[in-house]
Formats: sequence, C-alpha cells, structure tokens
Amino acid sequence: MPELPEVETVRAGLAEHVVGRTITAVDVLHPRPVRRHAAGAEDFAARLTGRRICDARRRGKYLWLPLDDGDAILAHLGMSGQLLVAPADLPDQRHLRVRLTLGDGQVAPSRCEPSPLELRFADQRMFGGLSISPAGAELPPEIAHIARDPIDPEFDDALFVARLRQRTSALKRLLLDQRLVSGIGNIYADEALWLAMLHGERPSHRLRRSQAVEVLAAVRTVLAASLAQGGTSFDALYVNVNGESGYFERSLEVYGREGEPCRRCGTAIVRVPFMNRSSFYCPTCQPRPRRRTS
DNA sequence: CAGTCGCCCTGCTGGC
DNA sequence: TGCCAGCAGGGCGACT
Repeated sequence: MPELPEVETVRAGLAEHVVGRTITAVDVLHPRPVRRHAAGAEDFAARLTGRRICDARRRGKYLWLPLDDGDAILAHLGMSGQLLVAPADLPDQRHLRVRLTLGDGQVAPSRCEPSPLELRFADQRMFGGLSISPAGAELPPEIAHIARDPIDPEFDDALFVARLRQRTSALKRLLLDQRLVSGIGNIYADEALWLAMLHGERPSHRLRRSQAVEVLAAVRTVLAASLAQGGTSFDALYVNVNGESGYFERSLEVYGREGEPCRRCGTAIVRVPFMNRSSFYCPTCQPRPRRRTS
C-alpha cells in the first residue's frame, strides 16, 4: 500500500540506480500492468528498447522516468506494486510482471564487465501498471490533474485551505482526493486526522480556517515522519523500494488498531466502514460531527 | 459541475 | 478438510 513516503523512497532509489542507463530489452510477463498502452504489450516493449532513462520524478503516488527523446515511462504502484533494481542473476520474484534489462549507458565500454542490471515491476494484485507517456518527460499529461503533494515546495497552502473549505464532502474523502492534494492514502489520512483531532466525517465546508490549517500541518508531520524512516530501507545493489518493511514497523496511532487503546486518552480505537474500506479513529479525541437538525 | 459509487485484481483469513 | 465470503484499497469511469 505505497503512499507518498514509499513512492518517494522508490523514486530516490531509481534516481540513484537507473538514471543514465539504456534499456536493452523489455519482457512483459503479464499484459495487465501495461493495459494503459493501447497498442499492446509487444508494442510497449519495442518502443522502449534502446532508449535511455534520463531522470526519475514523482507527483503524488505517480512516478515517471523521462527518456532521452522527451517521452516518459509512467508508473503507478497501485496497492501492491514494487519497482526493484536487481542484478540479472537474481531469481525472478513470484509476482514479476515486467522486466526492463538495462545497459550501463556508457558510450565507451567499461574496463571490467558491468554487472547486468534489471528494473523489475512486480505486482501481486495488479492495480498498478506501466505506460509510455508521449512527450511526458516534464509532466505526463495523463497526470496533469494530480495536485502537488504537501511536501512539494510549490504546494499552495492558502489555495488548499480555501478549496477544502468550499467543498461540501467529508474531510477524509477530500484528503484522499488526489486533485486537491496528492500522496495521501487511507492510512496516512487516518493518522493525520487523529493527530489533528478531527473526525473524518466532518463536513469540510464547516471547518474553521485554523482547523483546515491544522489538518495540513498534521498531514505534513505524518508524511515527514514516515519519509524519514522509508528512506533508510534500501541498499545499493538490491533496491527493495516497496517500502513495506519500514512501513509496518512504523508506529501507527490508529490505523489497524481497532479495540486497542488510544495512546493519547486510552479510549478503544474504533473501526467503521468507509468507501468500501475502513476508517480508524479515536471516538474521544475525534468526536463524530453533530448531526445538523436542518 | 460536484458528488458518489462500483469495479478492477489476488491472496490471505476466518467461519461453517 | 475444503469451500466461500470478506477484506485489503488507488484510481477511474459511470452514474446521479
């Protein structure tokens, strides 16, 4: 369940290990992860072969690798996706879906044999995928609707607060709306709401300005804390960029803690259904909004 | 237009 | 023991 901190960790790993390399072969083992490439898996593979990766960028939970001709490989990890940098002799993992074989990208041959490297996309549930974004190097048009994330220096706090307060939906729903603010998923939304001591079902247009500001600050706190841990989890050769390991070791305050005591007040954490998933909160620290009588 | 809902997909868990 | 329902959930298309 990669959210912003996990995806950013992946991006940093890719920036270090695949930028500058040339794609020498592409192997699509399952068609679903390349479903967004309308021309099909074979075309996907043919188009990428021979091209050089120039950068590794991210917006929200999307990643993209600008190529030398201005196009880009656009990636989303979905729920269970992983991008792994692995030596070619490492056995395939169970849910390997796409393999990009990488050359070293140097014009002159190196003195010693460079160890062949692969960029592997593995994904158990296949909600994620890879696609080619024509002219997408700067910002893929497919994700132009995705807002900046709260860690982005160009994130506009005042605009976010204003938009939050003019929308009528429940607060948590808006935290998950990637057009408003990106990078937040179900887990960090619950964690941020607990920190801000607000219930996710609060109607956002009735928040005080100071409460909206506090929500944003709480989101930043939670994301920054997780990012600080996620960044420590990969080594130089085998880059496990799933984020899963650092992720569950992280101390969560409410997510997944149904029935356990709130670390602030001791009240048992509650789980409620929300958009075909779950929300966790402390009923004392985060009281449900009172129902309006009219 | 904003808001809301259901679907995509696999594997694990728990109930009977 | 085996089967099946339920759950995990980001994003998008299709509704109201």
